[in-house]
Amino acid sequence: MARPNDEVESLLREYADLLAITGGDAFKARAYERAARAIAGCHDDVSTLGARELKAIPGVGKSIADKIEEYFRDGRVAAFEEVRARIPAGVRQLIEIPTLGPKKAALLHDQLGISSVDELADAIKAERLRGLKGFGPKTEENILHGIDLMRQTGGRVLLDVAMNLAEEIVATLSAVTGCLRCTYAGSLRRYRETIGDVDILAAATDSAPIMAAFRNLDLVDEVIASGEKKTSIRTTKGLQVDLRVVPLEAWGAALQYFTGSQAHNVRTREIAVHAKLKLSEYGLFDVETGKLVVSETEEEVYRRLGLAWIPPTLREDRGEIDAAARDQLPGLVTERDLRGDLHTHTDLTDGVATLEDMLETAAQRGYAYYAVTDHAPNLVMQRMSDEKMLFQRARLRELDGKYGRMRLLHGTELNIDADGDVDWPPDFLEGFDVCVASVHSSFGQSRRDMTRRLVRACENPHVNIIGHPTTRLIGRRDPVDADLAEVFRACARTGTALEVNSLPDRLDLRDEHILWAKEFGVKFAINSDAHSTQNLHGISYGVGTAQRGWLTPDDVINTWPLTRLRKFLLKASPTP
DNA sequence: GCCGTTTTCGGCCCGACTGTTTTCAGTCG
Repeated sequence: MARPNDEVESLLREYADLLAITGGDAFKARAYERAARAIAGCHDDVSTLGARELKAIPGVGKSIADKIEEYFRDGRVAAFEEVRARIPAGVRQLIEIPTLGPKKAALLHDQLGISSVDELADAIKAERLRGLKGFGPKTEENILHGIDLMRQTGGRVLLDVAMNLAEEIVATLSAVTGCLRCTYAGSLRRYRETIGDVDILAAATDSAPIMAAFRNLDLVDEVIASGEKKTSIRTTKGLQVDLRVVPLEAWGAALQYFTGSQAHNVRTREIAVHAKLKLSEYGLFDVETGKLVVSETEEEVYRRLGLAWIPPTLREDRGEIDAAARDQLPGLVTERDLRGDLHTHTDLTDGVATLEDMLETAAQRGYAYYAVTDHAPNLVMQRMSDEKMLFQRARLRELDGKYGRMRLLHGTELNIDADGDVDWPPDFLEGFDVCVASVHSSFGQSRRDMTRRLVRACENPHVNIIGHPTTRLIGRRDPVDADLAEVFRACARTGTALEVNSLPDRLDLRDEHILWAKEFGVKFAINSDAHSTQNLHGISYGVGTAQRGWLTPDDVINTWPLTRLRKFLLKASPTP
């Protein structure tokens, strides 16, 4: 919904990248990045702000405020256009490749005229990089691996990008006269971690006005196909969106059909066939008579197939159909079940919002408790100190009780070092209500070392939650190599929870690993890892991921009442 | 380009890691 802010954010980021590539003042590039982050995390719509309000945003001064105003006035910023004209867009894409930064990208462009990822891949294969200063065989290998990682996600986008787009489209189409219902379906409704294209479903007697509104959306770059029942467009950012309009009577069947997954649909249609029925997007039909049996709601469709209604996040053919047939589907954890958030940051470290702003937003979410867990000193760039941490704790204790019923917990996000040790000695750790511990360095350790490292962290009596356990970044960094079964066993044994991190580029643990860990009796914490107030709402992505891992409220420690949670945090005895 | 309980100038997140180098540049968190 904060689209103008997102536009400005991406514009400022682009300019920062281009400055870095042109090799100008590194601090200037960093200033633009900082401003971009602050604007993304700003809750006001920047397109409505005047110069004075813009400059009140930390990191935004006169120059950037002017450029933002210029952008909303003219639709462009002259200074940005000038740099864009010099650096092809493809060169900027090069720095998206992990291990390839602005300096190397500039060199590749200047020396070899390379201006796209494809050209770079070709150049490496043609051995054109040989002899280029600073490029050896290992660098070539790293770049190729990086390109490979990028291509694995292909044209897919992260969950939040697709969700924001879909919600905007659904809101617009829902307002069209004659639109009886509208929602998103497909992999987005299933909360898959990346989305290839967005599926929107609407119900109406006359589809024409909805189709027209869809084709005329500002974000449409190209109409790929347009008919009475279906229209496909490509957005200006290259994402394909399909809209299907169905009669209201077919809503349930269509929603079931377009939510998928393919494997799930194949199974459900097989069940239909065995019952002499036919399931399509228009309904469930009797094969012999051709008559419609049911179609109005998903519940009816599933029921008629002898199945309980299956939550979309389970529809991956991972046993949900058998469970539904036996009426043994898990009571999945929902966002409403969450009583608190146990991993959040403030501007004391790398968050962009103040402690008070974060608490205010958290309280509005109706939480019963909330932990502030800023970074610990070993992540040197965060410049944490004992004094700062203790000062924050004192402030937090002061504020406790001032946000309705929400109780405040003081925590930290520790760094698990290469040996499995963490930042502070036991007597200092003792003072925290909750400690998250995460890997932030030495990602490339051997399987044996990494396993030992994580297990040692679990064995630390003060470590309550392993943060983003595999440390992957979707499309950017592989998960660490560890014997996860060994880690899960250690978690269960020591009463250490595994995090389901909700940041859309992490979603870590991921669905399959959650399912697996659950078998060991591990408990989980669904956390936002929020660095801004908006991020706090992004916990929905973690909930979706947890659902895909079949988690129930009992599996998730931050659905528990505070007294039960506190007992768990003491690590006095193994998992209750 | 931003910012100021030392400041309107001179700092700015700083250290580890990697690969390419024989002393360092680039990238990352």
